[in-house]
Amino acid sequence: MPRVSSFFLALFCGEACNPRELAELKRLATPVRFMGGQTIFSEGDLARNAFGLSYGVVRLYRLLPDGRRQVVAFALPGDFLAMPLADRFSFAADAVGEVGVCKFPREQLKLLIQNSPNIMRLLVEFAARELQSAQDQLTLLGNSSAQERVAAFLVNWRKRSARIAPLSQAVPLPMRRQDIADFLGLKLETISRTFAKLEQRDVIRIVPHGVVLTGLEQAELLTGRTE
Amino acid sequence: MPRVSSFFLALFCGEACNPRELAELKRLATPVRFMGGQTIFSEGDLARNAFGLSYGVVRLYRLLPDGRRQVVAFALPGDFLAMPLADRFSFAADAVGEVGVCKFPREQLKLLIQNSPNIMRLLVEFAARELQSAQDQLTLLGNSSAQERVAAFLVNWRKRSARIAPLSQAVPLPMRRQDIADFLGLKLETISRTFAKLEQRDVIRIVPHGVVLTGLEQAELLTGRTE
DNA sequence: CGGCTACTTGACATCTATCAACCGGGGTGG
DNA sequence: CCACCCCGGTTGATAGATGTCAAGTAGCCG
Repeated sequence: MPRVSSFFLALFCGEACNPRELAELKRLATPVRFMGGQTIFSEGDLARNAFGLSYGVVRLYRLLPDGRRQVVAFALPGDFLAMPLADRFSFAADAVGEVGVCKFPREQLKLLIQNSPNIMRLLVEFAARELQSAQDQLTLLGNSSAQERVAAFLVNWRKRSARIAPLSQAVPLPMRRQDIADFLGLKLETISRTFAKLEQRDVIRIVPHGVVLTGLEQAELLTGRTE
Repeated sequence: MPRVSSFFLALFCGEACNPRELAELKRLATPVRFMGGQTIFSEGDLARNAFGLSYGVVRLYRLLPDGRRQVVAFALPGDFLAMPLADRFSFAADAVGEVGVCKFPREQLKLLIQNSPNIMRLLVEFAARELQSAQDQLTLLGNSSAQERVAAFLVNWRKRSARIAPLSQAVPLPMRRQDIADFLGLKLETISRTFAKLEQRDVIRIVPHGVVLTGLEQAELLTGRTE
């Protein structure tokens, strides 16, 4: 199991960086572990460090003044937890289960990035991917019923979850119902009820810490609406 | 009125580019005009060109198979209409009223960008801004009532609209109710009703093609919830 | 074994969507 | 120049989905 903390770099850079750049990056990286529930940074914090995820899942979220919460994304290994060029964090991050991150002194990382077209380019591509997935999520929140949201979340999560566990029949759901609710703009009771409905329709089977997407699954899930 | 089509470059680059880079960019740019309602590109199209907005407002949106629509953003002068490094458009764009854009042959622009750290950096910053505003929007759609959404939209639009018209008491709303509805994840009847309610509460005054944010405005608007 | 926390289920309230009618201004054509 | 029509917008009545409040269950850790 490749749980070395600097695994982030391998995932983020792929083949795109030359050994020289990789060595530089590695020099700046400090591996750090967090236990489930621990906060990695908070919204509004000065970003003295940048963080890249090596293993585990991190929820990125915003808190509204009255306590409402929006989970803007679940980060997976290979993701930066925030754009490394920004001076402050515009959302908070905390560990869902145990995680390993690479910590970079941001000023130094910034210099390195600005002198490495390769890395800069990876960063643009990362930003573009994140933007696109934020827009996917917008489209979901703006137009869909609870069933469609949950179904889309499960299908999408199944695809992505290959990055945290060898793909098996069961899709692992390490996060809480409340996290899913805050991600999908629903209440946790609604998540619970929607899971139940999907199970009754034999679309999923609920198992401890996950779900199994049964035969009908994809087609059935994607159409979404009840009738 | 600086309605020259290459105005985009001045806005996008600010002081960040040297004359050499600016000249290169200008060489690639072709000014094009579109009339209200015209389509600039469609979702899924191969991105043979990149587009930067010089004047006017453009709505960026996705269509779902069943005809539902999500407006992901309203672009203003100085914005790229899509990330110029992506091969395909992940959303469609059309003009809200008359607009002027800079058209760039994408392959050539790509080369130029990859050889200009300055421009690359502007691009990262642009992507980061877009990402942040997408996340703001997510937070809005995930947690807010109709009144909060409309209020947040008006306040935000007022700030941004300085870029399309000298700021006056009235906030111009060049887009249709339907566009606002599809942006906020509501139905157009709800937009209409919510406007009416805000007007009754003396928070806004509805005028042709816009609204006036009256005295109480900001504080009142931002708190949102009815009671 | 006991107590905590996550989760599930139920009854009811509320908000927004839906369906439908109506209003009004601008442009066109008679 | 006026009348009509069309489209965008407003308003009303009703229904349906999700939120809210509350009780109850299950699994886990001490």
